[in-house]
Amino acid sequence: MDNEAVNKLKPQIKINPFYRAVQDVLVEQKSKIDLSTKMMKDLEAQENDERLDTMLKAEGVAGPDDSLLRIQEAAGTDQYEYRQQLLKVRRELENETKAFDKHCKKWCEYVEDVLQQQGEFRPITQQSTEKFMNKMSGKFNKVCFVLKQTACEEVIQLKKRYLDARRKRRNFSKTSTEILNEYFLANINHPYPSEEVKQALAMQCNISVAQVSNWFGNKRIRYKKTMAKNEDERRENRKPEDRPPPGAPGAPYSLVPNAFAGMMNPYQMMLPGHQFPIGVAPFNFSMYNPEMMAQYQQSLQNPNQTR
DNA sequence: TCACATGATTTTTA
DNA sequence: TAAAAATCATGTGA
Repeated sequence: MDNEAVNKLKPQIKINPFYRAVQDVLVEQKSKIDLSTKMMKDLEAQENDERLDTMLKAEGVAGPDDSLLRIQEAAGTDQYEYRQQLLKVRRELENETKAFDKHCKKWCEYVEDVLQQQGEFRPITQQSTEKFMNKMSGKFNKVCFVLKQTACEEVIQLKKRYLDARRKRRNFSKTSTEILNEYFLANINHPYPSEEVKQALAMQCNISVAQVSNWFGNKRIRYKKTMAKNEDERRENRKPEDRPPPGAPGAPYSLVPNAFAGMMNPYQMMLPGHQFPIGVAPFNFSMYNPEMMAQYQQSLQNPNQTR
């Protein structure tokens, strides 16, 4: 409906006997909607505030101050420095909140005083004073929320910095790596240890079962990649007359899920006294047996020498 | 300082 | 849901 049509209708609407009543009802409904929207917003803000409190309490930044005990308990562990930093965040938050509360109190007293003085000259009811003070309290709560939010952000950063496992990664000991490698190569046709085996390996290597699983996951994928790369290089280095025609058997190593099935067991080739063809390296021996790698390299330099 | 190795995490796949 | 694959972040040696 355009403006012209609306203007034409206006006089007719105003002479309608229910005009005033309808308008009153609409105004009342609108105020109810506004009120419920405000309530929803307040509720949401309260929930967010509670969430911050929960997190800060869980990390010991808010709630009962047992920071020193937590630091003591973390002594000698990875969490020690993290706990110390959390205490700093706690003290900062406490100081800022205290200073802010002090200012708020002063400000409230000042405003109350001013309102009381002005009340002598203009009509200021107790109700309107309370309303004003409530509004101010709402503003103060918002600032408190921001302070808590800042503390939470700092905690998240600290968590990232001190507790992210990737950041505190340590290489396994040489012995542990050897034990894992030995099992992997001895079971190269099916390098998928059972839960029991994983537990045994974890105990032997002094690492967790999850770390053993990670290690085998990484090892399988990286071993396949190394094999594929070496195979490609070997094929590229062949003389043109030795290369199979396109599509014939001898195509590049495929990265299918069962790529380990039927694969030559390199572990066997590491056994003492094993002879392997001159110029052929099934995979990078240097990763597991430097002596064999040296032997292989020597065979490349002296192809006529019998081993 | 840089390239590569390696343990952990996240995303994708079957 | 486990394994594969991709990715991240740190460790290490030249």
